[in-house]
Amino acid sequence: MVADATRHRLLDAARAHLVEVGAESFSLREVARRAGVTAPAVYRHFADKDALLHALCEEGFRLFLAYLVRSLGEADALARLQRTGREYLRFALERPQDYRVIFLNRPLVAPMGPKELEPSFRFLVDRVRECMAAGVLADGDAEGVSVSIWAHVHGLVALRLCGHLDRLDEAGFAALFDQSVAVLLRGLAGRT
Amino acid sequence: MVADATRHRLLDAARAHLVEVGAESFSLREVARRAGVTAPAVYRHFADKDALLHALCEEGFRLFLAYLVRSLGEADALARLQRTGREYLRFALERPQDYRVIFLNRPLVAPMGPKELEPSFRFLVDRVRECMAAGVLADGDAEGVSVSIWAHVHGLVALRLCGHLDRLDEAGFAALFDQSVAVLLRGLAGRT
DNA sequence: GTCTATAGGTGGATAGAC
DNA sequence: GTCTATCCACCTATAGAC
Repeated sequence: MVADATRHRLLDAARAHLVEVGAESFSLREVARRAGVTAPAVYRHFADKDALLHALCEEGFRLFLAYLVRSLGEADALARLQRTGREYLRFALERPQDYRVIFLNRPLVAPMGPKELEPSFRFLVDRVRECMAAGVLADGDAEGVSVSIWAHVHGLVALRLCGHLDRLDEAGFAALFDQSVAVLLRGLAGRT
Repeated sequence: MVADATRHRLLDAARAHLVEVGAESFSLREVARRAGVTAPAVYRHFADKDALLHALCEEGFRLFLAYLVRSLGEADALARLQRTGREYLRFALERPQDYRVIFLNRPLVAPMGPKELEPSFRFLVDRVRECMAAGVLADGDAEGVSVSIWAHVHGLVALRLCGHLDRLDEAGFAALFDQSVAVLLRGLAGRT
């Protein structure tokens, strides 16, 4: 584990390379070049190209959930939900490479995506349930509401990462994000 | 123009191929195969691979705007805004290939994206301004509000097209979409 | 565990005949 | 305007030496 420095370098190189060129031109050789080894050496660490991408995705999913979980430090249900949104944004801005890998690259690796995101989605649903129980969100379909929230934050981040909101600087985008989420939560607080 | 049947077949083949395999494996040769011609023939219609993708994007942008514009048939400002959302959904469900091409494939062609979407975004901003003037949306930053709405519908559609909402059938997703947009609009109706 | 060498394949693009 | 033939670059993956 600790001695596996090359494996780590390969994963770092792969992440950077994937984000730069996109899945369309992702190449094992280029990853090897960046990591300072030759192409065949990669096969000592990963079975094949898919296995490397798979490992890259797994790392991203784990890290994403780690961000969300920080929200549990907050005192009440609403604060935890709001903090979950902010941690989502933080992940997207601090690790845009990982965000792209797990959210923006289409089915990058065949059986990857929905299943691996389940724990994170469950986390959000739990926060929503808490808020409903506490009366700060209107009672209703917690999963449906969670999808609305997820779609909203994902949409904002996706537009940002695709360059559609370049007019804003980072602070401006963060402000828009907060404002936008607040508006949605206001809509969700009212009785249906 | 009318005699350009092969060009049309190439574009159709390219769209289908792009959506199936993604930008990562998009190949001129495969497009030619599907269109029933050989690879060099493509160069009689498009300068190179990028020119073909560029033309494909342009078609998508035009069609997208055509969907939105239908909303102008509605009688009042709020109905036009709501209809705009529904036309957005319609475009995404009826032409998922085109939606992917213009919204989900990262900077597919270098100078494509933000600029070409301006007319559609302007259309939305105009609908929002109308609603503010009519008093059905709270006064405020029309562009910021438009970004919120755009992000919301884009997020929902993106999650759907990436397979994260496969539990729902098409009608279920459409219902969720309407409900979710209604909630957001409710939030936007309240005073800030 | 990394290297060199190589097999086997795909793709973009051009030349020149028809 | 389409074809065949071809060039060249790049890729994935394996074999075998060190």
